Amino acid sequence: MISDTIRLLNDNGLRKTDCRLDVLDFLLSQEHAVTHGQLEAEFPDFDRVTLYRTLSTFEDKGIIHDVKDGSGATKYAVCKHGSCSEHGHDDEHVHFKCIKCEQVSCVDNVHIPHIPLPEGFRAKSKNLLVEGLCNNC
Amino acid sequence: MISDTIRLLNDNGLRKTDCRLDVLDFLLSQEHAVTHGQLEAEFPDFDRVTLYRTLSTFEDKGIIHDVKDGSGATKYAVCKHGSCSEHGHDDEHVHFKCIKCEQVSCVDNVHIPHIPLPEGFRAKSKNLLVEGLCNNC
DNA sequence: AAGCAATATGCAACAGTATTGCAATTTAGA
DNA sequence: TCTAAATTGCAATACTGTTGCATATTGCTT
Ligand SMILES: [Mn+2]
Ligand SMILES: [Mn+2]
Ligand SMILES: [Zn+2]
Ligand SMILES: [Zn+2]
Repeated sequence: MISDTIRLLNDNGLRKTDCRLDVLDFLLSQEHAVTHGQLEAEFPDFDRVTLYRTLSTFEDKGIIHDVKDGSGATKYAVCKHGSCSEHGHDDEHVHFKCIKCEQVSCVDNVHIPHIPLPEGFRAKSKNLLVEGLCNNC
Repeated sequence: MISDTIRLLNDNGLRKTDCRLDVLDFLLSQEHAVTHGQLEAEFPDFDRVTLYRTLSTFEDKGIIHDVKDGSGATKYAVCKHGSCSEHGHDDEHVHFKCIKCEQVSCVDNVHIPHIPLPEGFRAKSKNLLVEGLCNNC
C-alpha cells in the first residue's frame, strides 16, 4: 500500500521524492532481502548512486536493515518490529539463506541464543546466518 | 615451525612453492584471521593474484577457512581440529570481531547452538559472528 | 502562486576486492 | 637431465561501493 510508504517517510522526516517512494514501496512488497543490483534492475531510471544513497538513508532511519550473506553484495530488508530507529537497530534475529534459490529471508521470530565467550570477551552484537534449503526448495 | 608447513603441504599433495611455504608459515603463526591485503603487505614480492590463488588452494584443501566479517575483505584462518579436508569444512564455531582493534578470532571451543527454524526450512550450515570487545581492549 | 533555502539527484571519477586468460617459469618425478 | 603438469606473473576486466560537485527538486514562507 502506497500510504504505508508515505507514512513511513513522513514519520521519519524524509522528503517524499520519486526514488524514495518507489524504492520503499518495492522493499515493503518483498518477501526476501534485496540487493542494490536488484533495485538497479527494477528501477533503471534512477541513478545507481541515488539508489545507494536511498538505501543508506533508510538504514540510518531504522526503516531497513542490511544483511551480509557472504555473496559480496549487501542485501536489505524492511525492519519489522518497529524497534529500530535513527538511534539504532535491534535486529538480532536469524537470517536464512537458501543454498538452492539463494533467497535470503529474515527469521524474525527466532532470537539468537546467548553465546558463552572466553574470559575477557564482551559481546555487543551478534549476527547469525543459517544456510540450507528453504520451504520452497 | 617450518616442518609443520611442509608436512601440511605434503599431506595435501601440494607442491612446495616459495609462495605456499611462506604464506602457510605466516598463517600458522597468526593469532587472528588475516586478509589478502595483509598478505600483500607482508609478501610484496609475490603477485597479488598468486596470493589469491594460494589462499584459494589452501581453502579447497581444508587447510584454512574464510571468515566474512562484514568489512568487505574476506579473512582467513588456519583450520584447527583436523576435521576439514578437500571433502568439506567443519567450521561451525563462533567468530569474534573486536569493535575496537578490529581483530577477528576463531572461538574454536564454542559451538553454535541448535537453531529452531520455521516449518519446511532445513539448516545445512551456520555462521555466527559476534562483535564486541576482546580481552585486550 | 512565486520565491527561497535546504535537500536530493545525476554524473563522472575513483577505490577496493576479486576473477580470468594466457604466456613464461618452476616443480616433481621418470 | 628431461619432460609433462602445475604454478606464477602480468594485463585486463568485473563488481561493489564511495566521493565531489553542479543541477534539480522539495517543502515552506511569503
Ligand atoms: Mn532481517
Ligand atoms: Mn574460524
Ligand atoms: Zn530456496
Ligand atoms: Zn580488541
